[in-house]
Parts: sequence; structure tokens; C-alpha cells
Amino acid sequence: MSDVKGRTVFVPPRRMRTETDERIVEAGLRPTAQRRVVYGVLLDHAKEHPTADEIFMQAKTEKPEISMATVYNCLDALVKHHLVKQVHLDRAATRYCPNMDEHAHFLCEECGEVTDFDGTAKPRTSGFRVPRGFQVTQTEMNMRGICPA
Amino acid sequence: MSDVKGRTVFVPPRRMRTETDERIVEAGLRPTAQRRVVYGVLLDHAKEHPTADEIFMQAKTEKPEISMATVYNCLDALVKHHLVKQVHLDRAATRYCPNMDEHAHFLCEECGEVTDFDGTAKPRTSGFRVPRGFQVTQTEMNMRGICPA
DNA sequence: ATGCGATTTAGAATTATTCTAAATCTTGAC
DNA sequence: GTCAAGATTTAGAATAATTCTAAATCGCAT
Repeated sequence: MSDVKGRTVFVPPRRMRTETDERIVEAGLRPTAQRRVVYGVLLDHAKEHPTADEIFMQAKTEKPEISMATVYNCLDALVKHHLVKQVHLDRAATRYCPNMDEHAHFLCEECGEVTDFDGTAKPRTSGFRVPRGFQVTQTEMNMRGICPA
Repeated sequence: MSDVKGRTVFVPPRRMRTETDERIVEAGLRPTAQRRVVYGVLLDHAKEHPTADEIFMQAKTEKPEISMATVYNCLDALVKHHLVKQVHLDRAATRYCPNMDEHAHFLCEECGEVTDFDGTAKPRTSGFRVPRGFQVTQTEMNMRGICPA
């Protein structure tokens, strides 16, 4: 069970593929085997906020012919269609997150773990002045520090 | 004139180097020629949020022997000593920002321009729940969308 | 002035991401 | 079901960003 798009929603287990398919189609994407696998990997590993490379390696165990370029293609498509978020925490590889709720990411400077913090960050309520004329479509809030460890 | 560290502070023009030196020393760093140049370039180009490469090219006009590795070294030192912030907006190169006030970054998806938005994003006030046990030392707020253009 | 540790350097190495052009799918029309 | 058109996937090369290395140089306390 996981919170996606504001409601509590069933995250389908690996064998129940129809669910992921439906979401991909609903988002306006063609449901290809590769997108199914990439999105599936992300849903199964949401906590880890995996990198493209980690997703690639995991995806290969399910679909050995998949290529790195395809993983990037799929991720870009999923991001563009709001099924997945990019997370840019440091100079290292971009991470991906299928949790589309409003939340912040916390990176532990000690252990490198990424943790989700719940909360709302509507540009207005969060205390930022958005100058008139600017249309904000996406918001990303990142924090660093030390986790209990 | 620019707002740094919560107070309005004089940003020294290019020829007045003593100022930048003092800040570097105050921050607990050895004032080397390279750090002076790198920090100077950043202060002069704060609005552009330049990448390491852009800083390198500009720095070379002032100190032709400087190397890319040094630019990275200097930037890392400045970041670690809280004179400069890293900004991670997308999968492209990391950008750097000498404005240490609390503010958000806005990336225009059309023109690619980066703009500073003023405001406070104390983890608490901004509406995020920081679980107990987590020590937050840094906060980064990024937005995307369309700017007036 | 001297010595020690910090910093800088060029260039190689590594890592992340994008590009390319051909092969293969997905879909909608028939 | 078949077919064409356009979207997607593929391997591998290419590019871009960042880190590493080991030797030379610098800054600072003495």
C-alpha cells in the first residue's frame, strides 16, 4: 500500500502487471513491455530512489534484452507524463521516484540514504514569493543532514 | 549591492579583491589566488548561476594557468565552507550560486533561464514534517515552469 | 628562512547521459 | 486479420561531467 497522487492507492505486486499497464495508458503512453518493466521496478523500489543504472540492472533480470538507452527513454517518458519524478540531490546520478505526492527528499551526508519527508510545498504556502508572470508546474524540495545513525 | 547571509552586504567589484579575500578567510579557508578568482567570478555572475565549466572559462581570462580540477576543488571548498551553494536543477551540469540567503531556484522549461525567488523555506514553516532524529543542515527548493517569455 | 601540510596542476580515467541509424513494435484503418 | 505510419527499442559509439593521480608549488606557523 502506498500513497500516490493524493489518495492511498494499491501498488500492484510484481506479477500483477495489468495495474501498471493501466496507469501507463491512463497517462497517455503506449504500454510497451519495457515501460512496464521500468515502471514496475520503480514501484517495487520506491524507497531506494534508484538511479537509471540501478533500474537498468534490475530491469535486466526481468527483461535481459533491455538496453540502457531504453531505460533513459522510458524514464523520460514516465517523467514527462507525471508518473515519476526526477530527484537531483547532488553531483552524482539523477535518482527517480514514483511517489507523486508532495514530499521532500532528505539525503544523509553520512550514509547516503535518501528518505521521503511528507508535507506540502505549494509555492505560496511554503513561504516563497513567486513573481507575477511565472507559471510553476513542478516543485522539488531537497534537504541534507544527518539521519538517526 | 546584494543580500548575503541575511544582511544586505556589499559585493566587491572585480578590482577590489581584499573583500573577497576577507570572506574566504572568515570562512576558514586559505586565501589562494585560485579561490579568489573562482569566488570572484561567481559573485560577478550570480544571476547566471554558472556551471563549473562556465566558471572555468571565465576564470581562465583572469588566470590562464588555472585548471578544471582546481575549479572543482575551489567550488567544493567554497560549498563546504558555506560561501556558495550547489544548485541541482536537471540532469545537466551542476550550477553554483553565491547567494546564501534562503531562496528558491526557478528553471524556465522554455528558455532555460534560472531565476532566484526570495522567501524562507525553514523545513518547519514550509510545511514539511521532519521526523525526529533527523538533523537538517541544508535546504534546496527548486521549481520549474514557464517564465514571462 | 624553513618545513609541513594544504593546494594546484595536466592529463588520464571514470561515470552519466545522449546520439545514431537500423530493426521492431503499437495502433488504427481497412 | 493485414497493413502502413509513426513510435519505440536497440547496441554501440560519442559526448559531457566529474573524479583521480602523483608530482610541483604554495601558505603559514615557527
